[in-house]
Amino acid sequence: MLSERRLQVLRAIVQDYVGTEEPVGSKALTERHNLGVSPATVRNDMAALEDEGYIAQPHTSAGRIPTDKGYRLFVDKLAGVKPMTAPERRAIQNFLGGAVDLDDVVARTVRLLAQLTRQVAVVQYPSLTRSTVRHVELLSLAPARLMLVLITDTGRVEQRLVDCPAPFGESSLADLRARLNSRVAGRRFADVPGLVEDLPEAFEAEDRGTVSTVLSTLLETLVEENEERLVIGGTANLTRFGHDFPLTIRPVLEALEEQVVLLKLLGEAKDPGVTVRIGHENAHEGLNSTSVVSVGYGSGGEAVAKLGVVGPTRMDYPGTMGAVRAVARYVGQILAES
Amino acid sequence: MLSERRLQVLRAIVQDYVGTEEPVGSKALTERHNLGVSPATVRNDMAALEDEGYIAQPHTSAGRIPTDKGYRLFVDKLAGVKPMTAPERRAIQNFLGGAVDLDDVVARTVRLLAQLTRQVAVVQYPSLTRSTVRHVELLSLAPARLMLVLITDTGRVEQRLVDCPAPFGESSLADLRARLNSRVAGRRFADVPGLVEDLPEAFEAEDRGTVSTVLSTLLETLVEENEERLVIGGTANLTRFGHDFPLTIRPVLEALEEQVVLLKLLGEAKDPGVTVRIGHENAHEGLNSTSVVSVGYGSGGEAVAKLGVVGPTRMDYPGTMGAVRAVARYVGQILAES
DNA sequence: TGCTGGCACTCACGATCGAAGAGTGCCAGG
DNA sequence: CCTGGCACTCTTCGATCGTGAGTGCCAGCA
Repeated sequence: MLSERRLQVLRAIVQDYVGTEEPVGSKALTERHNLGVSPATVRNDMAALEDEGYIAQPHTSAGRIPTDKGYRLFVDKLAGVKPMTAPERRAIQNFLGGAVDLDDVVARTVRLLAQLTRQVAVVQYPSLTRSTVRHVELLSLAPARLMLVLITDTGRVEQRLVDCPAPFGESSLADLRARLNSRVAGRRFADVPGLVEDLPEAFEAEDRGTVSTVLSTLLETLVEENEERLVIGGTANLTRFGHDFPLTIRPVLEALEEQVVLLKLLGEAKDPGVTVRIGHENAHEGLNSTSVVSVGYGSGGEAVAKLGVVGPTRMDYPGTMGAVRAVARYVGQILAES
Repeated sequence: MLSERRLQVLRAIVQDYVGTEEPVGSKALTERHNLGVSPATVRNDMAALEDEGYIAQPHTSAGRIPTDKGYRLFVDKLAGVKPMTAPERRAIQNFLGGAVDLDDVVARTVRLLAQLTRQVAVVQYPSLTRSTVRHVELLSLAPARLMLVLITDTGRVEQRLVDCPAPFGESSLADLRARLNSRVAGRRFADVPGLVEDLPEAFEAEDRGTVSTVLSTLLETLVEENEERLVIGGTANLTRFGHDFPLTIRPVLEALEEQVVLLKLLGEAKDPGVTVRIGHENAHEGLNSTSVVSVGYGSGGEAVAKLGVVGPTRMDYPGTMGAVRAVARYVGQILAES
């Protein structure tokens, strides 16, 4: 177990390094933080911290920089989440409040998050699987062709074409529409399959094929996983990485384009609060020198999707975590209102 | 007017520079292209080309590189559009053919374009203004609250909430729905305003307010310009820019995030064929060292949106133009089918 | 036991210098 | 009008060499 002072030294190292982006030495440390001890003492502490793997030297006789393990300790034990200031909170609310539809909410959220954290922002569209159905609409495009429109409580709209095995009359259509909505409106997606199972039985034999087709299309839509779209923004912030970044930025941009990778990344975070994955904790190789700060958000208390930021391991964790948490909270409010 | 040989020299310079990314000298030129003349002669030609502003030297006593004006001449007069090979065409068709809905078509198009050209791809969603209406649906969410759903011939769906000035009965709703569709289904967006103008008159006085509200919401939706969404991809290709790119990549990434800038960029190209804007021809400062190759696409013969790529001025113009043209063509086919 | 000042040592970094090489412009001759 | 030759210009690269930040270790002191 590390002594209290050594933890303070680690905290100071992280803070200074995040600020200056340069390895920090013992002398500079004692000057900028009043630790009450001499540089020599700090050197001893640093040696101990290095033995434990919390910090490292880029080369002999240079200052120390935190390792992933060091950041991890910092995040877990040494730093809290820095709350947003009141003006910041107001700005967030104003900015998000101006959104006109779901696409706009997501687009604004990405911009906002990127600007607040000065990093790359990632926002997942509200996931269907935990949402509820607001309305299901059926439109007749041709005698044997329907369009199925699903509207969710988060304002999302999905449409599907349905080719019917047999022509389907207007009255049957109205009937199906009414029955369908009375059963599933307001219900969670997960519950829908059980609720519509026996629906075909209520129809004439000739219409049952079509009803079944419609239902299976509906269920397909509900589970459609490729609909887990996400939006990223603020990639220009990657250029703040550092001087050495040509080698760093490439794999990050590549990883960011792989939506699958990002979805997995966000999905891994099970923590109900803000989750931080640091450097090599990220499974994807291209993100080994980045940290991901993410959190779930959703209308009401329940998380329906994730959002977060991707940045260098050398980031302002308390500030970033605060921003991410605040944005998630307000997005949730906006979604609940609409 | 430049002599034939000087044009060939310019062409050779462009080709070599695009290939090697290094300034090209007179000796290397004569070795790689059999121009039938000696380096000394080429030097004279180069001096002339430099006087005319087609090429420049980064510093005294280095090879020459093409200027924006040089690329312009190359694109206009010296290079054709390189057609895709048959296997490439098949690959494009296969890749795009697998798309399940409009979002997927656009997403695949971006990926494809980025991979083919190894540059940043930009695809604008099919624009509403030139599309036609497939169907308008009205849903009653509450006594005085409707949802308006607009379905276009390109498969796009837009929804809007409508707060009615007065409660609106189911029968009036059905009436409005029917009248609306009989008038606008299959018509071009541009024609819709004139077609629905007198619609309120067909309703009882108490419903006219609501009908007007619905209509104005519909018209708003049609002209909504912020709905000119676009998708970009392949940003990782920016890292291929060169060694000096930290300064170059930043403003480009920033410009790419400004959707307004990109939309203007694509919008400016009025040419029915492939349009190329080189370096400083782009109004936006951040894109002064890039070229934009764009083309319109759409179902049927008519262009409903643009797509293109953004890359360094030092790009393979014939190949890029070929790829952009081919992709646009096949996307158009896919859209026409669905 | 733990902190401190002192001291020798190690390297990265930046500046200076010089040789090498690529490329040019110009000129005289074919 | 083209060509070979030649002197000249500059960038690039490597080597050399201080400089200075930072370290590790040690002996002394509370």
